[in-house]
Amino acid sequence: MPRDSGTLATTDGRVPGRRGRATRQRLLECTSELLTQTPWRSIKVIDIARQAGTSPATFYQYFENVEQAILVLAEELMEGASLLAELVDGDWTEDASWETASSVVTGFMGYWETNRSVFRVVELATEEGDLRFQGLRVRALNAVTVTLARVIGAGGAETSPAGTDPMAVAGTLISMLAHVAAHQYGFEFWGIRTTAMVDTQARVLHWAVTGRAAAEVASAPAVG
Amino acid sequence: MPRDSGTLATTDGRVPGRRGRATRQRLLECTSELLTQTPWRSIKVIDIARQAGTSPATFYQYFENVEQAILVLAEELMEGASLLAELVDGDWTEDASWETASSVVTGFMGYWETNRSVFRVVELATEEGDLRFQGLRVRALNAVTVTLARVIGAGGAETSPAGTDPMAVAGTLISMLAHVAAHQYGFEFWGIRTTAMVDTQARVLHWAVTGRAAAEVASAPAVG
Amino acid sequence: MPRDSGTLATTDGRVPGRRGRATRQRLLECTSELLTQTPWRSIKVIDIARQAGTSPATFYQYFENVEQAILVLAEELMEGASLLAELVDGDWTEDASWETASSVVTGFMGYWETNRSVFRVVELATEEGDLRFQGLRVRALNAVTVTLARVIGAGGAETSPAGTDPMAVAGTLISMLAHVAAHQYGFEFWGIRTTAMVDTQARVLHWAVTGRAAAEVASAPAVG
Amino acid sequence: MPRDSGTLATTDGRVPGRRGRATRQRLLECTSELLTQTPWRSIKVIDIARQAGTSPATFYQYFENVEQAILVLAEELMEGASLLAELVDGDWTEDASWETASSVVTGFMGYWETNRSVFRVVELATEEGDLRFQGLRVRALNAVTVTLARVIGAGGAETSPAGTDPMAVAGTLISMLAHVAAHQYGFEFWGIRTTAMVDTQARVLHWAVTGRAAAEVASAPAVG
DNA sequence: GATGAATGAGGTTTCATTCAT
DNA sequence: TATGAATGAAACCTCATTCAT
Repeated sequence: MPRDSGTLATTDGRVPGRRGRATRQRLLECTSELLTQTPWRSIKVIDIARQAGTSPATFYQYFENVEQAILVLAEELMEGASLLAELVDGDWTEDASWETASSVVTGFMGYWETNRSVFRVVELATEEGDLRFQGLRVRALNAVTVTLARVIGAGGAETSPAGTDPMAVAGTLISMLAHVAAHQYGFEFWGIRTTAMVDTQARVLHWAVTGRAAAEVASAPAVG
Repeated sequence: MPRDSGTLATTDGRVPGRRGRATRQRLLECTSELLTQTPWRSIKVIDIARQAGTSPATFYQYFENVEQAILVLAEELMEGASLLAELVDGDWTEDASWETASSVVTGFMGYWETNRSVFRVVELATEEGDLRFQGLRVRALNAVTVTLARVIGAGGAETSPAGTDPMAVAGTLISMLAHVAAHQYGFEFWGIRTTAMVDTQARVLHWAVTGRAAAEVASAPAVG
Repeated sequence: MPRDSGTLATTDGRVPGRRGRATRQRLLECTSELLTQTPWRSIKVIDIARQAGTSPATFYQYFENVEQAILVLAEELMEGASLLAELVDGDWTEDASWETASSVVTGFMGYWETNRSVFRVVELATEEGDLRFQGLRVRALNAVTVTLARVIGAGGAETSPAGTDPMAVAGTLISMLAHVAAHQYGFEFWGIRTTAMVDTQARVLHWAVTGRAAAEVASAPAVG
Repeated sequence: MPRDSGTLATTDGRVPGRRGRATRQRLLECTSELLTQTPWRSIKVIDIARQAGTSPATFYQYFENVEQAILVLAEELMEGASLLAELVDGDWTEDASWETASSVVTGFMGYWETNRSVFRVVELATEEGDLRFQGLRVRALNAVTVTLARVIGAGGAETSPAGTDPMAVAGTLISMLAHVAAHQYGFEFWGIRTTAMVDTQARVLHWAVTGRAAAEVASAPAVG
């Protein structure tokens, strides 16, 4: 039972016309913008309305509350996560494996970078136990994780040197990717170069998937 | 391990006596408890006071606001993080390396498990850009990360197979450990057994530090 | 004489319509009324709202706080003070001088009488160092004082028998007028008849401006 | 039934010893000091206590509330006002009259200058209708006013050129003196020199009492 | 469709005031 | 005497939310 993300409808059930849709869109954009500036929980209906140059009453014509508006944003965003699964589902044969590992890492970081603010909300809400957001997160990461587990299970090495249970290995790797991506700026602030982080993650991923250290692969840079 | 970090003082500058300290303590405990049940941002002074069987006025005698009370909790907690650094600074020679890797992972997960609620707040506040919490987090994780980087740099392998920059490798590994620890229940919910997660992380860590796959080490369990 | 000085606007920047203006007006009137009954500092938003049959929330839609509402009242009032300047700028030739002096005094007392409560606030706030109110007071009294100084300087006598500096003389006289007007009831309470106070002030004023004792003027009542 | 201003006693009826009296005194001084900095109505028990380095509880051992403490200060101050009456009761014969008028004016301004802050409270409270303070004010100004009326009635001129009723004339003059003294700084701010204000007031006073313009008196400075 | 207006509800704070030590 | 502590009470202020236009 999907929350009407696709089927637009005003709160009182009517189907909005062109002007209405534009207003709704404007409200969503302002919500997204506020999200980049303020902690989620402190975004008020009034703020969104003001930013959009409307009144709170108008907001309530399209959304039940702030949370629901954010949920719409998150939903749109999560659809984009399938892209990550595709990257993982790439070519892991010897010639291409390093390339693939690298592009997975880069893909993760880029994806997070683009959708940082909304993603942050999803993370937080999930950790706080909000079920609707949790659902979103699982749905999004599920595709990548499962794909990665399959790749590991059926992939190059008989078994991953990182462990027996492909799902556990996949979960661990995705955790690494997600956490680093989320804290990207933290590391820069710490003096570590982003490229070094990318390199390291790619090596770990590559090793865990193929069982070969990157150094043994022609296409990869030598260590040191 | 007494709760008072440094010199206690009431909001209006007095030095609290025994009774006052007890009240303060009670308030802290109730705050901590509420933290496990409710999203941080929605904890109200009134809630804490009610839970502690006092009035808001009393709360304000000891803390400026909810945030500050939580900060006190977080501070205490962060001091305990030095324990993790000690674990990392263990014996990585061939005979003991697997054991060490395992205990680091277990340590991380246990530490998080014990202080889940407060730690969650620190994470969230940090991501939302709260500088005071960010400071705490950096301080706490700094010790482990630096130690791990040193171990990697001077450790078994000439260079880690996971990369050139020891800090980047350490940062990546700590990210993995922190994220998995934080999402522990998420994985269980996903049907992955905790032991499998521990095993996988230990393997990755062990390989990155020593350059040896765990399988090659006598003390480690065989893969599969 | 409409109450809206300048362009009205609600606290959140909207331009109020008819209904809104009416509400605002009602709030102002109630504020004014309370002012006659209670010391300024103890007027609470809740009081005004209650009196106006609204909720505090509504009050805050039109004013930032009680002080600001009073400031609006004061501003309107101060504009009326220009009337006093006109009285002072009357005919001081021998035939009319006594009449003019009398009407200035009467004007002062009447003006104060009409706006006693608001004016009291202005006085108090000014003495307490509130700059906004001080500004109002200076602006209001400035017109009369300057006008009086000009009349004295260019007037009947070469120099006022009350002193060399016309501004100082004017300031002194205005002080007298303002203070007596403000303490009107105090004198009655003391057993002095108001007419006697008016008479005395007119005589002093007349003498200081024209240099002639009122007794020497045909139009004035004889002393005793 | 005088409020125990002379007879010291703690709130609970006991007679304070040396230490107690010192504390009480300290509290009074701090109250006085705060009076010069803050609007009366916003002085809190807590402020006084803090300033005096004590706790609110201690304050309540000596005073029932802030108002009462201020009342004590005012009472002490009012006693000093009898000095003004003495000045008025000086020598008004031709040789000394100018001197006397001048010293009355100077005396007024000096007295106000010294006790500005407390006096301000008395004024305000009186205007706000506070009966206890009103009583103080009347008591204080009564002596000067009555004395001045007597001097006018029995003095040099048969009748004052300023009017028939000596009390009305006296009231008017005292009003002038009080208001100018209270607003002293206002005039300076306005660019008028204090000496000019003194001069003008002395001339008016002199004329009203003696019926002679100051210029006709040998001891006075010529106009211009 | 949009939005002026109004407001119930609720948390935040601040004090005055009181005890018991 | 002095003062740590506690707290009732009251005002403040801010929103979410709802209507009627």
